[in-house]
Amino acid sequence: MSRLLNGTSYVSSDAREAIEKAIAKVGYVQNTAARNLVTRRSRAVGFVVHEPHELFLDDPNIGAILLGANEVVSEADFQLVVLVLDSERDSQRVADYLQGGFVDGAVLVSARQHDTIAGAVERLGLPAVFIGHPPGHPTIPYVGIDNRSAARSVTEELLRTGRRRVAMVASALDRDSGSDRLAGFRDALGDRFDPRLVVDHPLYSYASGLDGARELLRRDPAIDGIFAASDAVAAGVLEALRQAGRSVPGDVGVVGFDDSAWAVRCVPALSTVRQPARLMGRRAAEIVLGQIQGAEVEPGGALLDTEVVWRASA
Amino acid sequence: MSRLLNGTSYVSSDAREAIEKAIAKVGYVQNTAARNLVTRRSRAVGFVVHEPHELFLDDPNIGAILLGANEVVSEADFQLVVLVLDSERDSQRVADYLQGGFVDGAVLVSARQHDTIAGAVERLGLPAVFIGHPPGHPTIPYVGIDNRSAARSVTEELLRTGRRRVAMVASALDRDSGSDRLAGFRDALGDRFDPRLVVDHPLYSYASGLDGARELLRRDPAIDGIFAASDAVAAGVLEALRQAGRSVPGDVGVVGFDDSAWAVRCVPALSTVRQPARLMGRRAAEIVLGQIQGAEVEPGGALLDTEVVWRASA
DNA sequence: TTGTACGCGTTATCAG
DNA sequence: CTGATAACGCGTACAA
Repeated sequence: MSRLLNGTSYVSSDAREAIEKAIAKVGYVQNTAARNLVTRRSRAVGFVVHEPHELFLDDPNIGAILLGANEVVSEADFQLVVLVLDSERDSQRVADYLQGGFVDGAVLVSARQHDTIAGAVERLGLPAVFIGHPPGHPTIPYVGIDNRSAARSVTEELLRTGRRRVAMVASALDRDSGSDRLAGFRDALGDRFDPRLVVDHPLYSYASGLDGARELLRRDPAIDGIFAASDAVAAGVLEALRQAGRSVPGDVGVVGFDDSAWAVRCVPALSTVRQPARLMGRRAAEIVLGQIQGAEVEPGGALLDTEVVWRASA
Repeated sequence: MSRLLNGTSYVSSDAREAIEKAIAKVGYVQNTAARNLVTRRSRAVGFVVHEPHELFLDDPNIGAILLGANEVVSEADFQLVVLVLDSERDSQRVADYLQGGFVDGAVLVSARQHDTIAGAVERLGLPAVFIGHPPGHPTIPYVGIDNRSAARSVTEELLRTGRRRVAMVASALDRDSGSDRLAGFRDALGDRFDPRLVVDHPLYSYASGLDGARELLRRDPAIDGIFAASDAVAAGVLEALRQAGRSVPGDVGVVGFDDSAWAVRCVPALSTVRQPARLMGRRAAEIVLGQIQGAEVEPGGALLDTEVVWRASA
């Protein structure tokens, strides 16, 4: 029967018929656990997402990355299984899950430094790839974007429109994306960089933008440009400016980052940086599948191109 | 060793020490597939999401439901695994996955009629619960909200503010949520219901709202109230009204549905219906876990309470 | 083309 | 308290 189901050998047509009849009668289904046990593979790939509290709700990129990864994994006839980490307890359980042979590889999204999961994956030698680039795990490849140069580009664009006092609401400085965006902002400003015109909040969120912009206006009411570390943050900035009676882009130019669903729905529509999120998901999946099929792990990263999208907010 | 790891029996302390040393040395990890094979349980629960194209990106409810379910499942020390359906091909593979013993139960989100997954689950007798209420699967319990009476309430509220010509942009009429919201709208209007003042689009999306409101204005420029089938739709409606030069809530009152992240960020902020999404996720998980632990399946549904949230758009 | 052992890593049972 | 051993359901290699 194994031979019939897997097409691994020739089977006579009356034997086939008999088997198929029996299957239909009993409602037989293959037991995958048993199969995995003997084949030592699961034909599944994990997609591990950290800290969804705000992330899942606010960050549309993660959905697009997920969809991209799912496409590729699905085309290879593997099953993508998403694992969400919402507590320290989850961490341990997910690590066990990954180690237990449920998956042949994993895509790790928004991991942080000193990561339980990344550590376990590395120790086990499980095929894996990061989205983004948490430090401290040199053996695991990653796919991401060049946050620093993208941030620099969009800030330069803002300066080019004639803004003189440009500030930034930074976020998530404990992640590479956050600190790189700040670095790019600094690059663009060069000598004109003024640390007093930077505030930072831990989360890429609307609330961060709202608070951040208020604080910036308090520090320097003459600000005429703001770079927000993400579109969600930028949306908060816009609201703070509106409440403060500043017009956008008249009084203040605002740029965001991500080109998320928000960007076009803000009033005015946001100038921002487009991330190829879906493509990142695809690429990450390809890398993991490659490793599973025995390809050499090329350490280091694949950096995808971004694009500045200029709309009405600056 | 099994006894040590699972604490199933007493083990002498020197035996324990020897084992622990060996484990550390070899880097031993339990193989879950083998364990599942003999115990016939996986300590995992599936969370199946259909049609994420727009849904995952636009609908924040699904994220909140997911988080709620994850909390409960995690507290029971089970692993929640999310499976995304993006194509017909995915359907078959996910059905196989569910049948293959990878999970002990499943939460089915936004399933539709004649559903491959629901059919497979039902045939297999796998513990399961729907979020929402797709017709045709009487044996599977569900948790949801009373879309019809909630839609009625919010429409009535709109009428109470003095609106005379009230229209609706309906969505997803092939799902119970969509058709029930339309029914509730109709209930509220009673004799005044005019089918010409209803347009429908397949997806709960911004674009649906944009197109829908334009069409409505074409049909009757004197419209002074619009009920949008979701907040995303309402956001599109708002934009269409802005482009048409109508003020909100001055010329037209607008109400949405979901109380999603959008609602407070629209200008003006949206009056809408609050769904207890996180609680729905929790309740669904509780029901599935109950079944897994041998509780009787109570067919039928658990309907959670909604609340009309009145803001600035009407 | 088909039948038949064997082994995958674990748990559970039963004597010691 | 401990050691041995039979399943669990499947793929596979080898013999018929």
